[in-house]
Amino acid sequence: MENDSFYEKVYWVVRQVPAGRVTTYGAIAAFLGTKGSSRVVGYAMGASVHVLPRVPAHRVVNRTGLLTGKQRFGSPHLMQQLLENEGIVVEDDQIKNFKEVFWDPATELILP
DNA sequence: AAGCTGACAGCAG
DNA sequence: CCTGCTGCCAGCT
Repeated sequence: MENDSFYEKVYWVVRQVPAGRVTTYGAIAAFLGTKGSSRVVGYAMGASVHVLPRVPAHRVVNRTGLLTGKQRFGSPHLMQQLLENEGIVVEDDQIKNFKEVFWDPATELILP
């Protein structure tokens, strides 16, 4: 993974997020060792639309469980639709049972 | 080569 | 309790 950029690392982690679960920018940043780069994680997600295979960016939200990047999905409600389609309860761009569906890579991710 | 930008997070007022 | 300001790191112009 050393030939991959920081973005690629972020994309890899996001792809490991199972359906019906979500994670946060800070959790990914901390997992990669750079806790302060949570903003970079967000920026990486913004660029994820240009990346193949497609990254399930809708499973990444901020620490409050708010769908901050929904605007980047083309339709303002597409991100919410995708999450609800996976069984996640979303109300007014806010994940309700956020604590239950939260998926922490540092504790639940199993490295190959 | 230098500065600006950004789907955040945390602490202070 | 809610609103605002600062710190942070990698990419891009």
